[in-house]
Amino acid sequence: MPKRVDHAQRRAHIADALVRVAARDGLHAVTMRAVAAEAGMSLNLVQYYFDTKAQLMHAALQHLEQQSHERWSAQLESLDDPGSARACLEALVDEALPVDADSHTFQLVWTSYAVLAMTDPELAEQPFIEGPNRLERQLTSILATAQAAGEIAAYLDVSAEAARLLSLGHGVGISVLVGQRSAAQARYLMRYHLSRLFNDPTPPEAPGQHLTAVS
Amino acid sequence: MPKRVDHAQRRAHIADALVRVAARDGLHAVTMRAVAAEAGMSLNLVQYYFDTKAQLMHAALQHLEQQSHERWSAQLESLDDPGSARACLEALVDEALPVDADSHTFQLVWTSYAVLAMTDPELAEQPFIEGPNRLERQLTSILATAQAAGEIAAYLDVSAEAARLLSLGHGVGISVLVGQRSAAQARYLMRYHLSRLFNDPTPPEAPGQHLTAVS
DNA sequence: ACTTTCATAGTACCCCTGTACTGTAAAAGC
DNA sequence: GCTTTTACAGTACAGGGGTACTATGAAAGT
Repeated sequence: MPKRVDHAQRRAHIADALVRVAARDGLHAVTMRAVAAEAGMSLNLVQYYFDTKAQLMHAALQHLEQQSHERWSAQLESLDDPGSARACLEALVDEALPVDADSHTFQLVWTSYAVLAMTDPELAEQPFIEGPNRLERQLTSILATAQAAGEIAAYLDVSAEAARLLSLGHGVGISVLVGQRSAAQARYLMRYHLSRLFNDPTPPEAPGQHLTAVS
Repeated sequence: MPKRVDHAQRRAHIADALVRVAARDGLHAVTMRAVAAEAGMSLNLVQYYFDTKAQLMHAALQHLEQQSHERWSAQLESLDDPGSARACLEALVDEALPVDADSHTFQLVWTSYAVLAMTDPELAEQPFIEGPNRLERQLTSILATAQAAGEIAAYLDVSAEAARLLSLGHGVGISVLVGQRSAAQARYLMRYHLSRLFNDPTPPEAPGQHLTAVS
């Protein structure tokens, strides 16, 4: 019953399948046939909606980026006090860390793409440079207003603090993904960082024993 | 002239070739034939020294780890004042960041392996969990003595500080590898972090303009 | 009603990859 | 001096990968 079909929706469905395969088996295991099987369609249909594998890969990356952007926006709008920098940053931490299955998947696949981009400059430009830069600027302005309000010390370099926060989040996320740290330990680390940023004398409650999963 | 040959040296030569290929074209481009060509030998020789590709990959990873360990040890011993925690940490930063071609290569390939390990638990255990944990413990003890000497504030969680330093370094390194930040900007960020850790009121000299490469 | 277009299926092709098999000259062992 | 081992080369094979080609019902247009 071949009715008229929404191409955008079909493409999103396929991109989702790709992300699931990549999260489960790794980005190197993403093949046209594997994506087709995961999406529950024939190999040819995947090629019908994406002429080439490179296009599919690129589309899935954009799909990922957009989803992440939407999650981040939603998280921001769900804040009780949108003006509180502290609450905003804690929301960022909760969203950026691979604490639930969704963000775990996102972080893993995103990082896989990032590694791919390291040796494929054409892939890198838009998502991995402009995207983070935009986030960093956004964060910098949040920190600047917090600094103006006296929430964080005046001698801090807000631009550096924004970069530090994002890079630290990325690094901690990776340590979780490889299994070095648990999500709870990562959360503690990031909250500890925030407590240092806001010059909070009492650190957050500690997680189970140590900061590394295995002794 | 088939004389008796040092197998360990041959294996190291091949592993080096693998690392070069991975650094140039990505770990996904590492194939038996590509490694053989890069090493200047026939395909069969590579298989002669490594029965299977999995063994080769594993050996190259161990090779990388050992090299990194040696570089780190050498850097530590070349310090003027081995007791100075600040100098030690700055040495760590200089070695961990992809500032020169060697550490750029190392960081890139290492991260590629790390991503591989995220979906291949068998690969992860030894190098990506035990290795970082060891480094983290080492750092923790350095920080603890610095704390006892009053160089860093008493209320800091040295274990968390060690983890923060390493994860931040990793995250910043990745931002350099994808081309978001320059090596100089990364250096500034890490020195800024150290100045915060040691409660240094004057931040290090700023790099060119902003912290991100492109506006 | 007839044609065109759309969404889908099946299949085939060619290249690349890991691996195995066979061969060979030079050193080493006895 | 003969045999065995060692370090290498060449080639072949089977599987999987992306991609292209052809076919086919069902809807839509006119």
